Amino acid sequence: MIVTRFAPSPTGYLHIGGARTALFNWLLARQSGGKFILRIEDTDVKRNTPTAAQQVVDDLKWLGLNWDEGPEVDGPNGPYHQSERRDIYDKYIGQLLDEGNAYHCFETPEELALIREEAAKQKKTYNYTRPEVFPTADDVENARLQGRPVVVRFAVPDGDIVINDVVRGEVTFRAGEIGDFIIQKSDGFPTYHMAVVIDDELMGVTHVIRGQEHLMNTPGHQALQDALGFRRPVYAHMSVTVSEGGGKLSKRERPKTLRMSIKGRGQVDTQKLADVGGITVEEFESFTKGQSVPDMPAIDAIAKHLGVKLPEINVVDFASGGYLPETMVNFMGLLGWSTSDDREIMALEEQLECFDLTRLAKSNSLFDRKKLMAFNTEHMRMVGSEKLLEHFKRYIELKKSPVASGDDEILNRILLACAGARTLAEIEAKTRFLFFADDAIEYDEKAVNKVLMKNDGLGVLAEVRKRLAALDDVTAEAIENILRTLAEELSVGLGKVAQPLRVAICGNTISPPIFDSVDMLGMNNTLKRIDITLEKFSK
RNA sequence: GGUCCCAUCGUCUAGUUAGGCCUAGGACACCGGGUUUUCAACCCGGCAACAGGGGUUCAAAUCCCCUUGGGACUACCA
Repeated sequence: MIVTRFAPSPTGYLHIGGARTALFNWLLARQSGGKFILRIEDTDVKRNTPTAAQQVVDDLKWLGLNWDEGPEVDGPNGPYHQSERRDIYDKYIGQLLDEGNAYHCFETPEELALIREEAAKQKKTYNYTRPEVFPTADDVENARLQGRPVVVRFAVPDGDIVINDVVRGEVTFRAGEIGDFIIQKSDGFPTYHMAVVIDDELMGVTHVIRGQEHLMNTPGHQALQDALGFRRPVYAHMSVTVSEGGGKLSKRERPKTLRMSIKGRGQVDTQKLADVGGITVEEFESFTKGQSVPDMPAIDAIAKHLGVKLPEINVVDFASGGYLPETMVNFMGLLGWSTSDDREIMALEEQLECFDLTRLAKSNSLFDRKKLMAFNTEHMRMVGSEKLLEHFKRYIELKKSPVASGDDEILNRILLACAGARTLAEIEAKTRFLFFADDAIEYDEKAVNKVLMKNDGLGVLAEVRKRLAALDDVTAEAIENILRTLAEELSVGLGKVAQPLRVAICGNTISPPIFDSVDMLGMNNTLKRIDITLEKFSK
């Protein structure tokens, strides 16, 4: 049976790169009736935030990637948080130590940095120099008493290491290229390398699909597996997703974008911006100098205040941008992977059918947001009215939109009237006027000038009002009839009568088809808004 | 700097493992036109690539080498 896993470190929201890794592992397990495990790699006490694991869980759920074992599910191989598996790691580290395959070291980070610098100067690969004789238990005790850090290193065996990768084929690492790496930190926690090898073995993981950034770690992992007598899972190192600016698509891009934007402005009100972000002025200044990065909510708040559009990187960014999970899963699945028959727009079931591990691409790919938009347009059409309503409700809830006060009936009418929209955000933006008070409409200056103040827009609007008021059977058809007739009588295009009306009811020139808009708003509110508009601009 | 990986339209990619079926296919973007009550959507048409240089071969996008370019890693992060 195929067993795969997704093993994020809970340092924040799930980002696109991680989500893609999760997707491929999920796909491989699901298509063969195998098992998909979610494991939280929280061995770095400093970096983990308490809420991050929950965010990752929520994001995976939103994408529809469910797991058979892991948080909230449980199973025979738990616990699924590495921080709760300390005794397991200790046992294996002890074993390596006993067998002479690992040894203690006491250098401080500063001393290590010095050695590293020296190696760089000599243009050589930096490796920790293994001592002739490993420290004894007494040495360890002494070091502790002196207050020196105590870590454990794995004694990497001599000789070339050849790894076999599904994507890259055979990759050879020359003897001596892999140095003795740390497997237990001075705080007693295992490093990633140790924990991942042990857990993959214990949880019966058969296939590991991960990012190319792990390729260089693999020989070390393999040596560890050999020393421990573990099985070797099948490895597939996927190409990296890069962003427009070049380099790996990273969550650091959001703070970076904001920082550049602030710098580009010259003078800014630091006090005000710090307040907006809920951080201190010192923290804010440290951020703009590039010395530190505040929490994500602070970044988001400041960006929103300044009107800076941050690049979408995290799964939640896309949810918040009005993209469908179906789109994300489809699109991410096509980053570094393709079908043999040019199929692109696919439902998840279809992806499941044709997924083939051997078709993973070797070269990096760029995340193209324009293409994502096109995919979303297609999926909005494809998902069906029931699913779309569900997604839309979740979206307006998430955005705390006034549209959220609408009931299913009106929401369904909205969705129908907005057929062809590219994102849920577009639908929300052009229907929120339906939920404003009649006198709370904000008029877009450009729209007013263009359609109301020119070509007797107000006069036409007054005439429209008269005719609408006389209507007793209010339907979209009847409204259409009136407007078309009027346009004909005036020998102008429909736009000349529709646009003033549109601006009157929603304040700008963007809305669902005008007949539907009036119908959904209701005749009373429509007439009221026309009156308010006429009053406001007829001077 | 060191180690490793990669290289087809602007972008995602098919074709490379088994060289001829490739005057290189699809999708997005872009450009032109159509439809139209706004924004979208939709329809039709068009532009556009084998990074460069050497080999091997009757034949190379496909195999080999070099150059160039891009990327990953280089932590007591994962």
